[in-house]
Amino acid sequence: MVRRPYYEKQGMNKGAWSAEEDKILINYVKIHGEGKWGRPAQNAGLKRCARSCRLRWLNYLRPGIKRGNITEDEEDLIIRLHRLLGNRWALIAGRLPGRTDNEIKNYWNTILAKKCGSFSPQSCVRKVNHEEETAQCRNHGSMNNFDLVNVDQPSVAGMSGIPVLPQEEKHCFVDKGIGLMNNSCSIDNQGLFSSLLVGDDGDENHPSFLMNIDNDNDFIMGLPDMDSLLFPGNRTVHEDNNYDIFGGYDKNNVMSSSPYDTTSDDQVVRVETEVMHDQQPSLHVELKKLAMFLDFEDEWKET
DNA sequence: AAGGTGCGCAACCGCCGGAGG
DNA sequence: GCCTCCGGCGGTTGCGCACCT
Repeated sequence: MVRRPYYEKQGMNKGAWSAEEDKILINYVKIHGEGKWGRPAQNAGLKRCARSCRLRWLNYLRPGIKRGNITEDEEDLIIRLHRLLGNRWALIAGRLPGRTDNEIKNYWNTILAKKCGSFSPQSCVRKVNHEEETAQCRNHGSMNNFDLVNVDQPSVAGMSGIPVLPQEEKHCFVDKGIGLMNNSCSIDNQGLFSSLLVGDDGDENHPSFLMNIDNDNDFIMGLPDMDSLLFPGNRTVHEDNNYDIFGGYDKNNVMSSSPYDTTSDDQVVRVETEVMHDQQPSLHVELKKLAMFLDFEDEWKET
C-alpha cells in the first residue's frame, strides 16, 4: 500500500490561484513571515497545501519579483551560467535578482533551448552569439590573444579550458581572485568570478542582475568544487603569492594544433597576483571576459 | 466565425535531505 | 534508528491564449 504524501489532503484546492487566495496568503506572510508554509491552510482558511503556498509565494507573490521582459544581458547571463552550472536553476536564479528558478527554467525550456538548438550546455553559447561576440572581441583589442592553459577539464558543464590572459590583462582578470583557486575554495573580495560577473559596488551603471558573488557562500558552496573544476591537476600555492597551476590534463586530449599551443610536459602557468587596484574593468569588459572565458572551449575545439 | 495548433507559463509532482520527536 | 514534517530542487503537466487555416 502506498502511503499518500503528507501534503495530499482531501479538500485542498488545486490549479490556478484566485485573487482572493493570493490575498489571504499575502496577509498570512505579512503576519507570520515566510517559512511556515504548513500553517496558512489551517490558520487562514486557505485550502492549499503547504507546498503550493510556498511555491505561489516564491514564484509570484514575493516582493521584488520581476516578471517577463528578460533582458539581453540577463539572457546572456542565463546562457553562460547554464553552461557553467547546468540545470541548476536555483543557483542560476540566485544570480538574477527578482527572477525565480521557475521562470528561468521556463525561459530556458521555451526560448533558449530552441535558440541554442539543444539542451546541451556545451553547444549553447556559441550557437547563440558566437559570430557577434567574435566580431566584438576583434574590435576589443585587449580581449584578443588569449594564451591557453592546457588543462583539459571536460567533466563539468562543458568547461574544458582556462584562458590565460595576456600579461597586461592578467591583473584585472585574475586579480586577487586567485583566492578562488586556493584549497579553501574561498573567494575574497575581488574574486575571480566576481571580477567576471560583478560590477564595482556602488557603481549604479552596473545592472542589478549582476549580483555580487562576493561573500555569497551559498552560491559558492553550490558550485562544483571549483578547484577541481578549474584545475583538476596538482597545484601549489606559494607563500609569495604566486600560484603554480600544474595542468593535470590528459595529454592525449591536448589540442596541439592550437595556435596558442604552449604545451609542454611540465607546463606551468604562473599566474601573478600582483594587483593593480586602480584597474577596474568596465562591466562590458567584464562580461566580455566571462564570455571569452566560457567560450573558450569552442575556441579550443575549432583549433 | 470556428476549430486546430503551438506556445508560454503557472502549478504540480516526485524525489531528496535536514530537523525534530 | 525510525518516522513524520517540511523545505528545496528539477522535471513535467496542463491551462489559457494567440495565431493560423
